[in-house]
Amino acid sequence: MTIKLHNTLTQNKDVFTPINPDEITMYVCGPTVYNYVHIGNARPVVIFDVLYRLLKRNYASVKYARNITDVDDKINKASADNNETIGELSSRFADAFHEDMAHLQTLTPDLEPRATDNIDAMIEMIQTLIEKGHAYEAQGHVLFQVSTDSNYGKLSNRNVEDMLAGARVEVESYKREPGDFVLWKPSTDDLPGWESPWGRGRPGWHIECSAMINKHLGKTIDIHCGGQDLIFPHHENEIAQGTCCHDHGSENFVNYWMHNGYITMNGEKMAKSVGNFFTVRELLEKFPGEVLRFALLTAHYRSPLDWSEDTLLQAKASLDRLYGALRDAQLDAANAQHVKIDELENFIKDDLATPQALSVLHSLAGDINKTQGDEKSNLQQALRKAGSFLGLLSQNADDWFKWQPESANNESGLSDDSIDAFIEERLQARADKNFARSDEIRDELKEQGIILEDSKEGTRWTRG
RNA sequence: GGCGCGAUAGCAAAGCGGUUAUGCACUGGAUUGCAAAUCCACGUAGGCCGGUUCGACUCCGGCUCGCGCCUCCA
Repeated sequence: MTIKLHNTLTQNKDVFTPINPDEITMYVCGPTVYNYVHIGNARPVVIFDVLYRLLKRNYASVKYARNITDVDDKINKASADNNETIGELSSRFADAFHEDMAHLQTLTPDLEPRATDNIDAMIEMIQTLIEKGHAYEAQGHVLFQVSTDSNYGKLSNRNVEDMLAGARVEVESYKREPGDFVLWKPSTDDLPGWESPWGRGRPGWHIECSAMINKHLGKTIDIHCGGQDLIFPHHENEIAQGTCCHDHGSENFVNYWMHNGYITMNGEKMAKSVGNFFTVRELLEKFPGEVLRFALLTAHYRSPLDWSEDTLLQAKASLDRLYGALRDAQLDAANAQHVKIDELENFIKDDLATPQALSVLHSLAGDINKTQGDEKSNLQQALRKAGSFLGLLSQNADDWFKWQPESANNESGLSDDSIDAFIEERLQARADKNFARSDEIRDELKEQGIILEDSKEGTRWTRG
């Protein structure tokens, strides 16, 4: 079965045909590192991690780049507010981003270009755009002249006149036309800046992605991903820059554009500017990263996903069931084979149909709970492997059930050892048929959030 | 003003023109010292009004409501 992807460019679910099947190129817009990312920022990272895993399984090589924007006016402001240098601040939050994403079980991209390491490529691109008559200098700024690009608006399906009609666009006096956007802007001495043909300055937001794509991945790439809010103007402008710079003609800058929907809170878009957000970091205080990841996969990536406590509790309950089926299962399942693994793979190939893929995991769990012996073990391997396609179910079931937040440490709650001691005592009480004492211990542990389960193999416990 | 998205059972969330999505919750049963976990059983839901069709949640038209982009934004 072929891979199908919804392409914003065609507004259709298209069969994926790579430029070169031996090396797929994919680019995801990464974070601007000026504070902690929220769960909405994490959605594309997780979703397109599933895509990356899919491509890696189906093609010899995948080159996946995710940029880090480390030059930006928000960074400048945050560093001033925190009394911290720009470099310190951006590397601090880049590190935090990596930590958070690791908790979400995302694979590391093959390339993670930083804007500040690619200024030369941007300057070069801007120069070419000026030479070709697509950009002009005005009052220390360099602007892209939108009217020179006859394809402008192709991705977002809009034209400049209609956009300006009801929009709130501030028109700077130095713009030739209201839709023109900044490629380069002047920096004062207190701001980060680089020498350029137009004086000391810094790049506009859109140019970094175009320049880094060209430099690291090529003239035309297979897939470019990001949130829906990037379609316009960011990605539209990337296309304008990329195609006008290299005379693409009828050739695309990017063949497949994929955009994820928003995380909402009570139906409204989660956004830093609105303030209605949860950082990944604070959510990790209450739930394992895998629960966050699972929750992000419960809805189709192009649909909105409303975020609430209940979203997380349901994701937790689902994972409890899946890990329950993996008790005593071995970790390595690379060689597992099962029709349901293929079934799940086909769902992912169908424009990342993760809700359906998750239903396959549940189906396997049900099968496991109904069997014993070798067949059970085979099915467990199948579940393990199927889960890995989604970046799930990679840990020991016991570890899963014993999870507690990092901040819990020894101050609060019971240690694993003391829980085991209580279980020993209760075991003796049960052997003595002292069920009153046995139940008392179970109730006491329950008050501390520890749930006991008696089975033929002995007593197990989980942190509820 | 332009462009786009959504409305499914108690909750979350999919596919599909006619056959069980799935998970959680609920109820009954099996199992258990009692529980928990697990297994079995159990839900004709698809915003409103028309149309196409032998048949529509699924296609077409209209309406209502909600959301988003056009400004930094995943």
